[in-house]
Amino acid sequence: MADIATVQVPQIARRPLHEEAADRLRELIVQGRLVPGTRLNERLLSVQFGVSRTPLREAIKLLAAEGLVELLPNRGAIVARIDPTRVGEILAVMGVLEALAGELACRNATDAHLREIRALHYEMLAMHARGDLAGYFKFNQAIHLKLVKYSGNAVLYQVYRQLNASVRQARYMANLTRQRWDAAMREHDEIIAALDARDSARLKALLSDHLTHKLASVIGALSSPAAA
Amino acid sequence: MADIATVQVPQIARRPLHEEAADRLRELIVQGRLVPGTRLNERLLSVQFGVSRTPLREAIKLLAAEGLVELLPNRGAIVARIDPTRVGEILAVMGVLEALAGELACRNATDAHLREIRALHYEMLAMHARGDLAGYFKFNQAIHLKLVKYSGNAVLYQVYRQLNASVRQARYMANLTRQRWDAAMREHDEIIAALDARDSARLKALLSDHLTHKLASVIGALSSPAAA
DNA sequence: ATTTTGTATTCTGCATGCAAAATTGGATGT
DNA sequence: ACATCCAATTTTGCATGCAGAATACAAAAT
Repeated sequence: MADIATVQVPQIARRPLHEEAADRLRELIVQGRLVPGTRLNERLLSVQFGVSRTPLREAIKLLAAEGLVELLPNRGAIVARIDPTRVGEILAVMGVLEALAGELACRNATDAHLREIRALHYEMLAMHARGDLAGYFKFNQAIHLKLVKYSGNAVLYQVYRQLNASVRQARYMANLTRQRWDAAMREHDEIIAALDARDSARLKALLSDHLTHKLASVIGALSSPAAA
Repeated sequence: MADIATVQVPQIARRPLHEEAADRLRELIVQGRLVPGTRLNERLLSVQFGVSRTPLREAIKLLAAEGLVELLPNRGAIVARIDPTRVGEILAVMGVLEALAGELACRNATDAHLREIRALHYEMLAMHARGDLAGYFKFNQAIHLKLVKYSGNAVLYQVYRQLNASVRQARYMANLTRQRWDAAMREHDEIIAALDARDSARLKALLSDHLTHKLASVIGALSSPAAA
């Protein structure tokens, strides 16, 4: 008979309610189901989530620290409004983070990781060919996130994800023109090539440019009021 | 008589308790008065701060999001322990953030801002001449923070400050040798010169190197057990 | 002597209650 | 018609209460 200490059993999951609430609320915001500016009514949300106000309030404070909601003293919280200036600032920061990620990924990512990214790349190209914008965004996001993840720097990944969440809705407004979309695809081709070659200097430059272009595209979309 | 609407008066401070508590607790941690690993007893802290447990708990959740404390399910929170690997990751990220900050500061900082940084630089040199390590750290921190602030990118500043807080205790262990200290001063001279010349490419490179050296120094201090 | 088991105590996590601030809706006055 | 004011209602912010989990500690067993 096996010693009890050597038997491998999965831990019993015990998630705090405030964590669960934070995740649910974050999803609602990031997915855009809660429009920026919306007041977060504590009582309403607490009954919808089936928890009391206390853990919900803790979750709101957490999302405030992440920048997804804005706290108004004595007036609760609202879903953070996307300020074009701020979006630009975030993308600028994400740009250098991705450049660093690319550099590190060239050094640290395994061949399996690179294959996975390449697979996602082809999936994305398929979406582009079909003109499936939603599908394209999904794989595009996945590629960038995986790249940062495979940099091997956990802090980098965490900061990047957080910033990304803050601008995710705004990103959907970018790449509006077919022209820009096609150009982005060509950029991605080059990015994948540099990554496969583990050419960190080139990858770094490409990622910087890629984000700069995206920034310009998003800013353009946000400043023009035709973003409906 | 002036119109009441045009009279500028300072707002009566009405800060939420959870915010005040978070700031106080953050200070205690960043200043190192709460040693990493210390359990944060809710009842104890709440009576010390003179608030109830509710706002205190909210503050703890906030600091957890910032990475200053670690949440242990059903066992409360402890002051985050400094993991050398993590410190290295944070410094790597701070490196590219500072490089970006330098680039932006060359473009966006006013002459007054540059003069202020130069003044701090000389204050720091004075501390170095006196061998006043604590004073040196203070001004060194101030210089780097101001540089990032004057980049004009608020997001960059916020992220940088947060990361900086997480490693502030660890930083005190760096620059241990006189040799490294002297070298850092020479690097700072060059940084100031590049900034005054608004030579963004050069500043970017200098800041990158500076942080890389600091990283090596901190890692060395942390990995050797003589860090007492 | 060391490990195990049972029990008392402490502490966290969450729900709820209450006072103060903010919002709402309508009445009043211009 | 529009703005202003005021009471009624809602909502937030905070304190407190309570159940259950974790910890500490002592007694029992190996």
